[in-house]
Amino acid sequence: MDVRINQADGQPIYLQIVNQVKYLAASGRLRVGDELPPIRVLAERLLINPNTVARAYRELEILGIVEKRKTAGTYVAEGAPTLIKRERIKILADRVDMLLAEAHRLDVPFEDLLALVNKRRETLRFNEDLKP
Amino acid sequence: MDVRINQADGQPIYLQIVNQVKYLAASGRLRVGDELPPIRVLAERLLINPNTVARAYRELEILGIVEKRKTAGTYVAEGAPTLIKRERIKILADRVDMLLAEAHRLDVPFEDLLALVNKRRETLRFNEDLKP
DNA sequence: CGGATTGTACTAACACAATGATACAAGATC
DNA sequence: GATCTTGTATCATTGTGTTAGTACAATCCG
Repeated sequence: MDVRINQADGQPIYLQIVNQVKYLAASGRLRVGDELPPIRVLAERLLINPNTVARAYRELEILGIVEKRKTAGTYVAEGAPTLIKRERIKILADRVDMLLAEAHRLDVPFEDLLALVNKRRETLRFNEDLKP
Repeated sequence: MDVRINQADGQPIYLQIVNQVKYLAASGRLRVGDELPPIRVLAERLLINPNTVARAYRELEILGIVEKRKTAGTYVAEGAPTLIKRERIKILADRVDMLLAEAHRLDVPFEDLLALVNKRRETLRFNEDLKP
């Protein structure tokens, strides 16, 4: 499960985990029944405290996204809310707005931003292709 | 001066101010000698505590971006660091990467993301044209 | 059965963001 | 000169994220 934490961006770590798992499940990239890494394992991988992961998983359970089978692990729940494309697009729209505002502040023309998006996409897709 | 605060995004408010002013100055959108709003005024406008703005201005002074004329206000400093376009692009690249990662998690195809970027740009540019 | 693994619970501690409320000093303005 | 406005300096307080350490209960697995 591809979860990435950014220690420096201000957003609480547990919320970063919650949102990323939420979106993975909402889009179908994580399917119902898929198992999440054990708390201790994910904590070790992200170099954070197990309590922080536990908190994220707790929130995810409250949200109905995840289901805990006592001692067998944590799984994507049956009734995990899925988002139709329109809703997912809406979430992205907010991010895009922030990006556009940032570009404007940095006085980077829209055309340059577009070029950048295409370029970074090429790079990232390349990295992805290397994975199994 | 167009500074916008997002109370909910986790990033400390004072840092949001610092970064936005930093980028505005680095790109030339804020010019040397331009006056920043008084602490109390900006605080009122953003609906935050004056202490928070004061902290942001203090950090900005330490960074050499801003200069305080005792009782006359706060101004963009002479030696305010400017960033060449290459550096500004680099900053944007990080944002773009995060956006691409989010789109991937949400399973939104790249083409749709591109379309979204264009659409939001149209909307935002429209709003801008309405300003004096 | 017995040990490993899972999530849970709890407490203490620390750091930091942000608020609220003053009070102060010094230059600007009338 | 009197007043306003500027940034400065405190201090106490609240809320919250994160770490650390420990113990526990339940279930899975060999």
